[in-house]
This record gives sequence, structure tokens and C-alpha cells, in this order.
Amino acid sequence: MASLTRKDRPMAAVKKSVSVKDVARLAGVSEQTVSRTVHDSPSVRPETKERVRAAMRELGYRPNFAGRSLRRGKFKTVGVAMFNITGTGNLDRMEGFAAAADKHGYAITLTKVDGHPYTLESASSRMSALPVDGMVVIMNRMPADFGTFEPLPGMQTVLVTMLEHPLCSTVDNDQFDCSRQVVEYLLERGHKTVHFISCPERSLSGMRREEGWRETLRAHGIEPPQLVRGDWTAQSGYAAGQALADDPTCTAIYASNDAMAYGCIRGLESRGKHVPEDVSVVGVDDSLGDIVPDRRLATVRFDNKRVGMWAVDKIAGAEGVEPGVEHMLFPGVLVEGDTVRDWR
Amino acid sequence: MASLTRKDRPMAAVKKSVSVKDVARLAGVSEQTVSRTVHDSPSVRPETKERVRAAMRELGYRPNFAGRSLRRGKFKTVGVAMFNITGTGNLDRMEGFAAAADKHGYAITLTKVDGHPYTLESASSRMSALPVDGMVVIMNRMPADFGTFEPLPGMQTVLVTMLEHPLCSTVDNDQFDCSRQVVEYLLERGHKTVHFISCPERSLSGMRREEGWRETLRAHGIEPPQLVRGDWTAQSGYAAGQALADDPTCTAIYASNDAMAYGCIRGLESRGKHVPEDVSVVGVDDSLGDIVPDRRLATVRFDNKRVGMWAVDKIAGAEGVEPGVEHMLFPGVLVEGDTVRDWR
DNA sequence: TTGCACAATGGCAACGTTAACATTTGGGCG
DNA sequence: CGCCCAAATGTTAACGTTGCCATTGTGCAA
Repeated sequence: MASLTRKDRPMAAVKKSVSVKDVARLAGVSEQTVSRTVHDSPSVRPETKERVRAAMRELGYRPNFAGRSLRRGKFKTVGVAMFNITGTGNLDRMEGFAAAADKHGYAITLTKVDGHPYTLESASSRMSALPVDGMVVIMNRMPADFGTFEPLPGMQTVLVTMLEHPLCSTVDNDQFDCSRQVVEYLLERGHKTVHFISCPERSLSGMRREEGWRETLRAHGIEPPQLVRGDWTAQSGYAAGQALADDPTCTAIYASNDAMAYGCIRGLESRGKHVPEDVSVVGVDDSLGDIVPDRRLATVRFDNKRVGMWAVDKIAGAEGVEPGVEHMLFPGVLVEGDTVRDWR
Repeated sequence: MASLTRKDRPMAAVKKSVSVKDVARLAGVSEQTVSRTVHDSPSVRPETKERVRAAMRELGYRPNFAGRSLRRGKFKTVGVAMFNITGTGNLDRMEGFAAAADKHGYAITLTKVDGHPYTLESASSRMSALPVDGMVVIMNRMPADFGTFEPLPGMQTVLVTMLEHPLCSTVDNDQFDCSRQVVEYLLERGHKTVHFISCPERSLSGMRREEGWRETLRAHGIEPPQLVRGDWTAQSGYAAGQALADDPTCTAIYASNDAMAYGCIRGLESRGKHVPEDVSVVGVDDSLGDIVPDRRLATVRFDNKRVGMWAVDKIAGAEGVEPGVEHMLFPGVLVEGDTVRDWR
């Protein structure tokens, strides 16, 4: 039945592509009038518009993007380059990209960039061949050419990173502030110091969290204790928890992500320590939701959607005006939980 | 310093856009020869090519996508329409989209479609205005127009769903088979029946899992016990676990996702039941990795990347040939864990 | 020497759209 | 009744690329 329906369609709909010319001919007007109708120009008589619209419907006309872009010199599209698609927060960031793009009538073009070498240049040249007006690069680690990179002329480039770049706008979560919040929160609750479970050294955000932890402690006159280096997995958090369980000075642990925080709790428990009675634990990312329903992990929640929106807004919102270089950091929100107790 | 470098660039690089014409003029050849050089045609003398390439470098030429697409009538781009960006497995699917697109020299254009109304038509018309050669729609629930939808002429459309559509190719994970694997696995281990923690009824994949559970039990001559309806959260799994803890016939629980499975384990434990000693528990999705490091949850792992690749391959791989309608389901893999014990 | 094949390059047109300018039409007003 | 203005519509050209065909040059066999 369905195929019958298709056959009944006017022949023109099967043609390679229906252009303004076809519509103009059928409606008995000029191509320009068709174009004006498409853009709902006020200088076309309502009845003419209706006639043109009817012709468009009959032929199944849809404007050709290439012709339009060629004419306008704009694609109304923002490219997003990622070295890794998978990654904490990427889905939320994409939600943000899509939302902001939508708002401005833009589309998002997603590209995976090979990370060998891990350079902004490779992301940029990959994008240069695509129909985009601007680009966003999601950086996870330090590109080899970060200092020397120049964005393509005419291609507004926004980096998602906490590092500031002289020629590109940047936006990210404020990882330093995240650590500051956590450390001060724990100190306020009476802990004398805060131990830290870190992450692999190539992670930019992880390193920034480490800095924040260290410097905040120092700002409070506390010499940071030896940190334990993890690898983002709960497994490594478990080991860290076991190691820290024997340290009598350890009453509060700050883990660089939630998985390690959970692992750490298990590791502590396996050594007979209770959370939060004996030790307080705080994570980062709020990535696990309510998976352990009987105990809500204290953590920091980031608004990655907002980060994504800011990046695309910066490009799609500029609309011709010479865009200045801006740097934006959004603070996270500390989410209290059942894994911290007052130490006083 | 950086700004100085910029200023030193040849003027042409600042011009709106460098075209073949500019390159041709500088290299002292025709536009056609430039085009041929870009495509590395064998019928251009190597020294001519080099001269053209030098001109391209000097001017910072990059081919204009719009002109090219207009000429070719192809965009080399696949559109992806999603009603919800966030969702289990979407990141892996995107990884697959991007990988397959890359392979074929295609790009991915991502679009969020408003779900009001939740129709394929709205996804389709949203895409029709974008520069794409084909589209993928990720379906989470049943669109109102699933039966009557016709893809746009000339726009190959692939649906990510387990429902078969007469006019569109479809691809998804095999949720029925997933349940079959889990149920048979538990029965083989000596359990007399398998209890099920379900999910909201609007979820297509969830409903299919429910069917699989029910029918597999029946195929083994077992009348399915009363199911417990959850809402995907660990919280609801917790409640389900508590409820099932009092049921003496309940020795094996199959939860429709991992979060509920974890919650369920906690619920059982809160009622004094031990996993796997008293009750075996299996989840679905393998979404939580090793978060509870001392106990690996038995679950089913899906290869969403493969699903994504298949969808884009179907479109980008067709390349002009009239593509037949195909339906593909990929089975998941049961991952054994520490939450199931032999019941014999 | 002529003719021919082939390699290298150039000229032209067209893809679909729309900005800028040109033309027609109808109506109000002196 | 003629003039002018504004509304409505038409004409032209150009955006950048590339397929097709034409032209030029080069070497080789007849």
C-alpha cells in the first residue's frame, strides 16, 4: 500500500531535486517571488504567497542548502571537534551544543579527530574542509601546539578547556574552585586536613583539581598530605581507601571523581573503617546518581550543558560582529550527601 | 607577538574567502587546473601541481564546501536526529556514527528534535532543511506516526529501533535475545524461575526485554511470576529488592538495567538476604563498570558503537546505489559476575 | 614531411539561491 | 487628466566548484 502511495506522487517529486525554478514555473511567478515567499517577505501579496506555497507543497520543494550557503557565504553550522567522543560530561555538553544551536537556527556538525598527534592544528584542518562557520574543540589534555596555534582566518574558534588561550575564547568548568569548595566545606566541618585521591597526570582538569586542593589547604595554613594517585577507576579508589585506612590523620578524603570515591568507601570499609563515622568522603562529577540508594555520595555537580551552550552561543550569537576573545569558567555546585559528618 | 604574525600574512588571507580563481591567477594557470590539482588528477604535470600547491599555501586556500556540494549534489554528511540527547548508550552510538562517517569521508550533523509531538515526521522535516544526504533517527519510544511515516524522497532514512519499518532500514540491540540469554543462563544454573524488575511502559526496549523474559520462561514451561515495575532508578530497584526479599520462591532476579540491579541488591541486603548466596541478580547495560569494586555485577553488554556504525554505513556506504530496506539486530553479550551462584 | 595519438591545459556552462536593481501596476492627489 | 509614489513582481548576476568539450603541445610511426 505504501508503495502505491509513493507512485501516486507527482513525477517532479522523484526528480533529482526540486528547485525554485520548478516552483516558479508551476506557480506562474518569478524565481525571486518564490524566494521571497520562502522567507515570508511582506512585499508579496498574500494570495500570491498562497499560490506559491501550494506549488511548493505539490512538488515537495525544500530549499537547497548548498545553493543558499553559496549565496550567503554562511553555513549556519557550528563544528564540534572531539578527540574522544566518550568522556564524562560529553553527553551533557552535546545537549548544550544542540540547545544553543537550535536557539540560533544553527546545526551542529560533529567530528572525531584522530589524537595522533594531539594538536589543535589537526582539529582545525579537519574542520576547514567542512561546512561550518565556527568551531568548538573539546580538549581533554594538553595539545602539543597549544601555545602556537592560530585559528583559521574567519573561523571563530572556541576551546572547551580551562586553559586560557590568547587567540581563542575558552570555556569550562572551574575545577580549581571545585576543589576550593570541597576543601573548605570539609575544613568548616572540623576536619584538620583533607587527603586527596588524584588521577593520571595527563588530565588537565584532574591536575587543576589537584592544584585547587593543594593551594586551598595552604591558604588555610595546612601543609597538604601525601596524595594517592588513582586512575579514575573505582578499583584504584578501592586501593587508595585501603591505603588511607591505616593513616590515623586521615579523617576526610576528597576523590577526583565519583567512581574513585565509591571505590574508596569500599576500601575503607574493607579495613573496618566506616563512612562517614570514621572518615568523610567527597567525590566529583555527580556521575553516579543514586546508584547506592542507601547512601548519597557528597560530590560536586557541574553544569556541562551550560558550558556547551556558552561555546555555541559565542559562535552563533556573534553573527558577523567581530567577536572578542573571552574566557569563561562556570563553578560547580557542591551536593551534600551522607558521606560527610561534622567532625566537631 | 601572535598578532604580529597575523598581520604579516598576505592580504588575500584576510579576504572574505579565497577561491580557485585567486589561486589560478597567482599560479598562472586556469581554474580547472587548480581543481584538478586539488583532486590530485594524474593529468596535471607534477611541476604544475607544485606551483598550484604553493599558491594554495600562500593564499591559505581551502575548498568551499557549498560550491562543491552545489556542483556535486551531495553533501557527504549524515544527519542524526535525537529526541533526547541524554540516554544510555547514546555516547557509544555517537562514537559509532563518527567512526563510520570518518571511514567514508562523511561528517555527522547532530540535531535535537522537539518531542512534541513525538513523530518521525517532525524529525524528518527538521532534517530536510539541513545539508545531509541521509538521516538517522534515534527512537526511544513509539512515534505517533510510525505506521504511516514515509521518508523524504531521495533521503535515505535509518531508524535506530527494534521495530521493523516497511520503508526505512532499522537497527538496534536485540533486547528480546538479551532477556532470553539472561533467563536461560539463570535457569541453567538451577533456578526454578526468574523474577523481573521492569521499567516504565513507554520504553520500547524495556517492553521488549519484558516480552523476552516472559516468553522465554514460558518456552521453558514456567509461568512468569508477578513482575515488579521500576522506573530505571536504583531507588526503585531498592524498593523492588525489599519487596522480593520476602518471597521465598524468589531465588533469581533479572533487573531491566544495572542501576535497578544495584539498588535491588541493596534492598535485599537491607532485609538480610545476601547476594549471591540467597539470591542471584543480573542487570542489563553494563553501564556502571567497576563502581562496586568488590563485587562485579552480572549484566548484559551491548555494542552500541556497532549499532551506530551500522546505521551510518548503511547511508554512507550506499553511495548512489538504490539501498534496500534492511533490519538489523545485534545481540548483547552476557557478562558473568559475582552476583550469580549455581543453585544446584 | 605528414598524420595521429596522447598528454596537458583552458574555456564554458551549470548547480540553486538571492541581493540589487529594474519594471510594471494601481491608486491618490493636485 | 496627468503626475508621482508605493506596492508588487521580474531580470540579472554572482557566489565557488567541476564536468564536459575544445584547444594546444609533444613525440612517434608511416
